[in-house]
Amino acid sequence: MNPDGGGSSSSPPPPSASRGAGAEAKEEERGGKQVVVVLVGPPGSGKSTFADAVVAGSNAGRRWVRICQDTIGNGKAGTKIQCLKATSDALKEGKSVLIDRCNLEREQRADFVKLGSTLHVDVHAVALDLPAKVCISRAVSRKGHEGNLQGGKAALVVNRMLQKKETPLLTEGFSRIMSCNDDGDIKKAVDLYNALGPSDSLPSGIFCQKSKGPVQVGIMKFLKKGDTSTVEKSSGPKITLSETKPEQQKPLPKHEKVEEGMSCPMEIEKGLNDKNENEEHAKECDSDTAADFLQKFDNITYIRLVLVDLSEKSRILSLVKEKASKKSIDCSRFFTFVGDITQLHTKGGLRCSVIANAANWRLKPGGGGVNAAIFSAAGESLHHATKKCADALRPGTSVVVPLPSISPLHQREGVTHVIHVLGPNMNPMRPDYLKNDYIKGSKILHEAYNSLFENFASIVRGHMGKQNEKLGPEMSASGGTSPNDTKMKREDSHGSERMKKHKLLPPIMTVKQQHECTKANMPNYHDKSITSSAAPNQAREGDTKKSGVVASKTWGSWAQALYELAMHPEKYKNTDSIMETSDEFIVLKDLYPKAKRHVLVISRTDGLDSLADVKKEHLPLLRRMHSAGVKWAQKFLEEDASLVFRLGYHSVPSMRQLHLHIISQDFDSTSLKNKKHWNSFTTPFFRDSVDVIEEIEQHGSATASSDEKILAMELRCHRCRSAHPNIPKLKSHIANCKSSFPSHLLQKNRLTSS
DNA sequence: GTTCTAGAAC
DNA sequence: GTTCTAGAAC
Repeated sequence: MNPDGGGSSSSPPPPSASRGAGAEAKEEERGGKQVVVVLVGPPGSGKSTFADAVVAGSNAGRRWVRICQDTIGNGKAGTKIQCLKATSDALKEGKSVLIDRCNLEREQRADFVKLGSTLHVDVHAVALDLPAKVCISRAVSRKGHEGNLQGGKAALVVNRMLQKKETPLLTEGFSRIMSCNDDGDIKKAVDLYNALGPSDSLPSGIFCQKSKGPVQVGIMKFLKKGDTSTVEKSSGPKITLSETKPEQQKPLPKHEKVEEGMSCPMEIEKGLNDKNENEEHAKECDSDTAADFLQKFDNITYIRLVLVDLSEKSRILSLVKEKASKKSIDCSRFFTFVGDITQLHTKGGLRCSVIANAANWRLKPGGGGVNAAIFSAAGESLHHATKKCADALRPGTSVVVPLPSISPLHQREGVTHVIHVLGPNMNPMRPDYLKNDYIKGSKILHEAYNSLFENFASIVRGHMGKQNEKLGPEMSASGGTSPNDTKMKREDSHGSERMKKHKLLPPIMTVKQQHECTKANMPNYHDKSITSSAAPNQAREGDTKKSGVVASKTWGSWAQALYELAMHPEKYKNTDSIMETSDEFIVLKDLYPKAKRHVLVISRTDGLDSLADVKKEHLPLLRRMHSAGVKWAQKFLEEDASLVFRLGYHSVPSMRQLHLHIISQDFDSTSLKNKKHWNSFTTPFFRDSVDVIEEIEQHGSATASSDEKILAMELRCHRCRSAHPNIPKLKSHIANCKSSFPSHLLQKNRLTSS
């Protein structure tokens, strides 16, 4: 029978090379290959159900026993020692064991791993990674729980536990790790173990179940699409770096969200990989540099690295994968992907905004492999854009090329930047030929990856070259980034109409409508009287001049209110909503404040609707808007010193006309009603003004904007990051949460307080 | 039965 | 952006 039970992985079981002859003999004595399955999951994740289902449903002759700490002491709560003893006894009787305890921390499961290894038995981890809110709500509402953990107490416990969760790693000693993200995954995993006969073994390695889940599937969802079932023809391995936008986020307890990712083709190390013994060097370079890189971005930005290869059989891919797991790199932040790097979105379901190209030294489109494929997929515009940035590359260096929005690769796959990178050159026909100096080759390879990651970092965080801590003068240009080129495709709020190809025409008000607005004294956010009768979303012909095609958003009729105010503040001077007016901006009390204090600094520049429109020329304006915001925050602090303010923009605003939010972090407001409200101020969807300014200084555009998918993320406290099942519960939590703010908010004056 | 969310309409 | 409401979740 197939021990993989028709599951999602097609990898054949590896030879049990790690086991000595003695172990095999012991197995024979016991009459099979036993296994210890360590379940990993918080209360409410369904560990007991899982274990019971495996025990009850075993249909292949394997004997299973569930060991549950809650019941081990004659039905009463027991100790870990008792569990270990029971495990040992069961194994000696020839049974396989399911450890039914939370085991969320490495230390908690270490003894079981050790026991397995002492007895020469494989130890698997099955992580039940359901969304926190699912676990919480199940744990809270269950009745008659064996450990009596239910009701309100359960929510607290689950939250506390999830903060400490450590993802199981192969380095801990597990031979196989499987993670399940929804009930479907769990069912599959149960089936897999049920079908496991006494002599069968499951393939070792990490198996992320990536099925489509209901809501918070996040990265796992699109990883699923990387399943080896859609493998294409191989032309050699490649690593690709790309900025990855997952379809949806699954917040992880510690380093929360992953948002920006980069994929790179393995061809960077082409020369080195010609010889098998040098694969070691290559994988070291990949995973070491990746690990360092990810560590730098831990907790700061949602970064992901994706290693791409056309072939599932790639030896490099599996070596890197293995190495990465040993390096304790979070498998959701650095993972391998089988597929075509030029079709990551359309074929692979990955949203990679940045891809790395294993270029040639002349940065020519030709050649073969991934370079030719990327140039061909990206069209002429990549060639032109590349020429603008650099003429040639030295081995070990890389260059960022913003991909013009007319490029098919930009339009179809959402790629905004290509980073050309040149690895070591082992080809005697080329300059800088290294002969057979593989040590030097590895060094250059390392440099190449460093350069690549640095450049990727600069795209994500706007850190080109040296970090500039203050809002000082402009930094030097970043390789000719044109803001228009970096605009992302977006859909309108109904998701029905693709974005227009041209810049939009601001609506023209009819005389009658102007009259109505004046009469009302304030533009009504949802009153269609403000809407132009002249089709507000029509394209303006003359605006296509320079870069031609510009992705832009269509604005609904209700989205015009701020524009109207900014253009004609004098009409609304009688209201007390406008707090300040200047030539450049107005300051307005938000009509539906989401906190005790919530004001908007609205730019008065016509045509500047959102961050996507902001270019270097707007920097002085942005700095002055920021200063005005700080000034108002300070004014509010004089009235209430307990407030804390954050200044920032929405990545994708709902209302047109660029506006900066100044919002107190109490979020104490009846107008804060839903998940979108909450997440728009407490996830990376909210772009701190200081970061936006820095990005534009260094990049010429706001590059790290997050997309609207993030607004559907689960609800987490903005201070302690605990998860909550719904808005009312979240609000009652934040009313009392006294935790300090996450560390990244405490830096760079992202928070303003007294 | 009540609470809460999410999608449509504006 | 908000409001409204069907229907899911409790």
